[in-house]
Formats: sequence, C-alpha cells, structure tokens
Amino acid sequence: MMANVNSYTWSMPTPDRTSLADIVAAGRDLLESDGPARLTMQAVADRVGVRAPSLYKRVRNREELMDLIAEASVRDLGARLRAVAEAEPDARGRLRALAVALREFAHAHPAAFHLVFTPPPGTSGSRPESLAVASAPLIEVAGELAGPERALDAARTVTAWANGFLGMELGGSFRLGGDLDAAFDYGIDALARALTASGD
Amino acid sequence: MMANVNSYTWSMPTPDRTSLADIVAAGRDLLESDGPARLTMQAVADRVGVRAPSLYKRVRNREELMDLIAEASVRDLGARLRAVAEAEPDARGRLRALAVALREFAHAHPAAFHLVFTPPPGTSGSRPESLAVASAPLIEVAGELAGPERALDAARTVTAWANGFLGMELGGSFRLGGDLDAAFDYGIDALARALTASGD
DNA sequence: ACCTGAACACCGTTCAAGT
DNA sequence: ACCTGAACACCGTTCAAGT
Repeated sequence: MMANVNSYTWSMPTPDRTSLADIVAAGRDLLESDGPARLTMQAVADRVGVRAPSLYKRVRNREELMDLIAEASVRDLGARLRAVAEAEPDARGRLRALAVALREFAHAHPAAFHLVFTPPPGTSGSRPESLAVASAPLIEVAGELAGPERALDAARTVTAWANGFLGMELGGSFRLGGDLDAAFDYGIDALARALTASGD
Repeated sequence: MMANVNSYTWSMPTPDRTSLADIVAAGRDLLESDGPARLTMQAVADRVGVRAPSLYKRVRNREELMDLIAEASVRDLGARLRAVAEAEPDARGRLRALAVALREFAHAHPAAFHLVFTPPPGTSGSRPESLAVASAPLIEVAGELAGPERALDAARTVTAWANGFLGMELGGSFRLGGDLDAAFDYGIDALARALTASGD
C-alpha cells in the first residue's frame, strides 16, 4: 500500500525559526551588553524571534546556555592566543605578548572573560579540554622559562596572577589609583624574573 | 495636662523579634552552607524567625544584605591578617605567613572569600576602606620587599596572584592534577624572589 | 519536529492593615 | 515601631495542544 501523500494532507516542513548557533550568539551579545542578570531566557527568546519555551528544544536549561557561551568564548580566546604565540619565538617576549593578548580579550569581552574564568556556582563553565587548549601556549612558555621540572607550578603562578589581576581590574578592585598598565607591566616582568631564577 | 497612660490604653512595646546582627549572621551561615543562590530573603527570614517582608525594616534589599555579609567577612579576615603580621618580623617570612593565612581563610569560608574578592555584578561588596585595612599588611610587606618606589605595583602583583590562585582553587579551575600546596608554595617563593630582585 | 499559550513554583519587593 | 498577609512583577521550566 502506498504512503498517503495526497497534496492536501501533506504539508512542507516549516523551516526552523532559530538555531543553537543563533541562540548562543544572542546570549553572548546579551551577556556583554546587559550583564548576566539580564541574560534571561525571555530576553534570548525575544532576540532570536521565538517564545521562551521553544529555547528548551535546543538547550537543556539556562545553565547549559551559559556553559555554551563560555565554551564559544574560550575557543575564540584560544585561537587568539595561539596566533600570538606563533608570532613570537622569544620566550620572554612571548610571555609578555600572551599576557597582553589575554588582557585585551578581557577588556573587549569582560563579561565573557569573567564567565570563562569564574564560572558562577551551578554552571560548569567551558569544557575542560577547551580551556586546556586555550591555556596551552601560556603553559608552554612558562615551561620554557622555568624548566620542565617546574613547568606546571610556573604556569599556575602565571595564570593565577593574570586571572587575578584581570578579575580585579574588571571588578574595580584596584582602588588605590596609580597606573594599571604599568602595574600589569611590572607583574609580567616580575614573573619573568621569578620563573627564570632557579629558586633551588 | 497629663499624658494619657491609663493601664488599659497603654501596652508594653513588644521586644524586637530579630536584629540586623542576627540577619547578617544568618545570611553568612546560609551563604556558606547553601551557596549564594539559596541565600534567599525567605531563607534568611525563616532562620531568624520572621516573615520575609520584615527583613526590609533592617535592610534595604538583598544586595545590601550581601554587602553587609562581605563587610563582616572582610573585617574578620583583616583581624586575622593583622595578628599574623604582628607575629612575624622577617619580611619574607611574613609574606609567606600572610599568604598562608589568606588561603586558610579562603578554605574555611570559600563563599565569603568569593563574595569579598569577586562581588557579583549589582553588589558593591565590602566598604573600600575595610578592604584597604584588611589588605594593609600585605601591601606593607610588598613594599618592604620591593622598595617604596615599587610598593604599589608589587602589592598588586602579590594580591592579584593570591586572589587568582585561590579563586581558581576554590572554583576547581586547576584541572591538571599535581600538588596544589606545592604550587602555592612555589608561587610564594617566586613572588618573593621577583619582588626582591630590583628589576631596574 | 518545532512552536506556542497556559500554568506552576519560586523569587524580590511593596503596602495596607494589624499590634 | 515592628510585623504580617496579600499582592505584584518577574523569573525558569513543564506540558498539552497546535502546525
């Protein structure tokens, strides 16, 4: 028996009105422009032209959406850091270039930076592998400066400093005035000195 | 003419059923035990034995309550750091003792630590003066190690590192294994080396 | 399969009415 | 003056009903 495909009982499948990519992109825009508190399922739905419940066809819940935003952001950051690292063969110069690039990313996408490096309780943040890939150039240069023995400790010292500095800068926690560009510079040099000196 | 104080039109003022101190204490407990998302006006009210609307007699809104919790926490931290600093005259040993005390505080009160050093957008966090008082011992030792010229930059490098390390440790961002105690130790030594070396 | 309105539980907050 | 119930606006999320 043939399938019933008479023209009046059959109808074209309506094209989807949105997509996961659209939703994540809208979320990233909203996060940066309005802050996390106003990154609302309703607001995202408005922006992609659909009602809020429809988002749950593409995303399990708001937390997963936040994680997807963190994931997309960390990939962008990783690509940028990789490009910067390739352009600078000298280890000390590369440490500086990577730190500066990280700071530029933090200034350009402060909310995304915060989401990636300080995921709010309840969310998981970006996938661990993605964060590892993005951090690889920094870990590598730390190893070059401090030696393979101390690579991990050295990398953690650098990332902790950078993360802390940028988090405090974005959060307005440096309240004693002074030149933050110079303070960042001082920090880079101090760490380069410290990692280079053996310490044994 | 005498005031009307006939016994049947006059009544004892009921004693207050709670206080600002009670509310802040309940908030601190809840924050640490249940996390910021469940630090709810309703939950605080339940704990102090009143209805949620009554809290607004003592506190402007939830954000102010969060700020009061941050303020109380930073004062505790400041007192602890001051005591540690007084007990250790050697600058390098004092840097280590302060860093360790800060880490102990972060481990003992992780949610409060996070609230103080990464106040969520919308809140103001603790009063700037209170944070300055709490940070004073660290700024002072940084100045002793790096010299008065570089005191502020050096202090920012140390606090950025400590803040970043502990934020990442509490947030579970160190995912490559290894000994975190040793990594923290390495960081302290690296910073002490870096601040001591002139860099000019 | 995707989309929607309606509904639910749960927030923070306000306010008139009680004592 | 403090406390309360009731109400409001606004969340995230579920689900039956539509196409």
